[in-house]
Amino acid sequence: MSRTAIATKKVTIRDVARLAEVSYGTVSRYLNGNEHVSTDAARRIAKAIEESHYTPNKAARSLAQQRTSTVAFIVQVESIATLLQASTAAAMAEANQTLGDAGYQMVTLIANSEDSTQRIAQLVQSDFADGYLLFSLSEDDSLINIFRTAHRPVVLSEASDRSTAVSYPAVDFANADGQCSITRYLLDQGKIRLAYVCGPGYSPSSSKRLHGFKQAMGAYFDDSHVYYADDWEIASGEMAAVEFQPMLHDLDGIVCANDNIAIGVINQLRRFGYRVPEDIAVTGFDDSPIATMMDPKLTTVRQDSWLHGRVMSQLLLRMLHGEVVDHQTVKLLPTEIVTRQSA
Amino acid sequence: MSRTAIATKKVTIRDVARLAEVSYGTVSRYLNGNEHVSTDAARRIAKAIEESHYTPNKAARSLAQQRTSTVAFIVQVESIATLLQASTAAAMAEANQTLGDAGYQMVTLIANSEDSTQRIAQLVQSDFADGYLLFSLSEDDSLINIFRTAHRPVVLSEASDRSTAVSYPAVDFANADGQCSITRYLLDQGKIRLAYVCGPGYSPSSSKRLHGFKQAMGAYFDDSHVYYADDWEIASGEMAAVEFQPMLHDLDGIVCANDNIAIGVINQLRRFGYRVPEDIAVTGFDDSPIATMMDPKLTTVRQDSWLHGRVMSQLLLRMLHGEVVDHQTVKLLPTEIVTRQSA
DNA sequence: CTGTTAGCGCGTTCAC
DNA sequence: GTGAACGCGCTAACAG
Repeated sequence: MSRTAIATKKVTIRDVARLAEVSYGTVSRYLNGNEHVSTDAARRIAKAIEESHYTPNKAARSLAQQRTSTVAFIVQVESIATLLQASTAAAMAEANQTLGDAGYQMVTLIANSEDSTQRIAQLVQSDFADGYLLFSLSEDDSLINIFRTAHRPVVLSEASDRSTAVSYPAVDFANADGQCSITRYLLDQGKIRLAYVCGPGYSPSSSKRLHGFKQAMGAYFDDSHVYYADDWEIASGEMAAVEFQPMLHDLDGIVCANDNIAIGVINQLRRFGYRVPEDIAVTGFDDSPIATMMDPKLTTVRQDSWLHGRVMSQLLLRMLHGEVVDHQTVKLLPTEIVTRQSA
Repeated sequence: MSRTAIATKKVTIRDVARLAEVSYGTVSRYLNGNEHVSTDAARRIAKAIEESHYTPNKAARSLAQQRTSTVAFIVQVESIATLLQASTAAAMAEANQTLGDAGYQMVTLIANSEDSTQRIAQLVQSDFADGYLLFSLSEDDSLINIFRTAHRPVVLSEASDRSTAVSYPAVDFANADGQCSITRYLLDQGKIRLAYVCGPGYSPSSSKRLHGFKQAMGAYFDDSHVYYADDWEIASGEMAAVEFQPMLHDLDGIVCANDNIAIGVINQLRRFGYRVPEDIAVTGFDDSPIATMMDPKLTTVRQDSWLHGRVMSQLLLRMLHGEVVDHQTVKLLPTEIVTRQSA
């Protein structure tokens, strides 16, 4: 009972004022770094805060200054399992970190159903966050429109190719460049008879990567050598290899839209009796953790997902600080080819 | 300009009241499901809300009713990379989902430094969330104490072995049971000369798993056959195998504290020329995604991380609904041994 | 059943 | 430099 007054009730700004013998208006000024506070008062207030263990109430502060110090990270995925992918998790973690260091809390919202999308739209309308990070793996427009009425900054995780009514600044990887580079890497080795396994059609990244491949192939490009997968998973890679079977003996390599697909392709190729990379070279995209766990280790295009999350939030932070950023702004993050064993 | 009144200014509850021709107190009652609203008024209010696109302001509501409809998921990790682990990511995703369905937003807080821990403590004091999920992979007490003054429900992700001053309900896996079972599985095959690779000492799960191993081994347990790793990573498994090298030819199997370590052990064993499982059987723990990607596929103890996140949040939700839960409550989630190729 | 009113805790003019 | 008062948008308790 001799402990420092077991504060059973909430201590408010008034309590602090009383303790410091000033009006609570002064305390408020002190808290918000206003110039007009005598050093003497400041000292007393600091002491009072210390003693009373005062912490400003977040809701009240939000209400008064119309800011929440919260940023929403909205992930749009078909399956919630996507959140386990290293690229998503890394971007989320780093965004969280960056925003946290800047004094913002990050709330993660998952849009994977009608219901959840509806809930999120409601939330956005209720002004519960100061800004939004839209991490979308599909190009579904339903979500992008909920920000129209909330006049708050938004940053997208992918550059949209088609021009929608509304647009926001985006941070994306140089997908085309990456795929182009790794294709050239194969070509330079004389492996010119190449096939391509494309990612799902709904994904912008998917088409950009295909575009990079086309670019590198130039006149050699042959659409009959492209398999269009329905998703980014291993199984799709296996199906692709099956599809390619008739022409396999005429192929020098297979360029894949991502690592998972590449793994599937390699697995199936092996079952068909082909050696990788001796008979057929295979490349991936992402440089996900499994790329180095495979045998052979994957030659792939590396993209830094941590960087993705960081740059997205840095851009958002600048907007939150009042900087005006053109809606059309697109920051392209570099990719890098990592040569290992599979090609 | 003929559009439905381009609402440039925030529409408040008063606007709705005016439109519906009732006092805003009535609108508030309507919004909060209060009985005492005539069906006629209700209809008019509903219409007004519809037309005005009204959405209650979250901060104001939080301030008035002293609830935020927010839950904080606090992850305590040494390295932020831990967030990439499937078990962590899955628990987070499922908790998010479960809480979201119940109308709560989940904000993720990462405690990985002095600074961040300090920030989080501040936040908790500022009453910014209604409840807390503490997902801790270490048994650092610094965080557990920040909830003392915030009189809000807390659920832990691990049962603490040592009795701390404060304690909260916890949801954990039957770690000991799992490791005990899989060890018995080996013993039953006549593989009785077993070594153990233990996880890092700071982790309760780590010691619980070791305990399960001891339990199964009974009198056969020999501490010189235990390697104590510093972390949960692949490299530690490799080091363990190196350490065990002199006794390898006398071993039937190696039980590992988790999948990563098991993979490291297998890799190193191969380099030494041992076949798995023919010469030496190896088991993991977690059943992480890589367990099936390895060759040989890992025989391991499966734990459902999604379930972990779900049960934790369900428990928290019940507490948020007013149910009183004993601080000492520990819900143990079942584990299951999955036999594949490595043992 | 409904209108009125007093807070919730804090920011922000204003005079002084 | 400082205090008083009002407002943020909404809830809840109280009359009526």
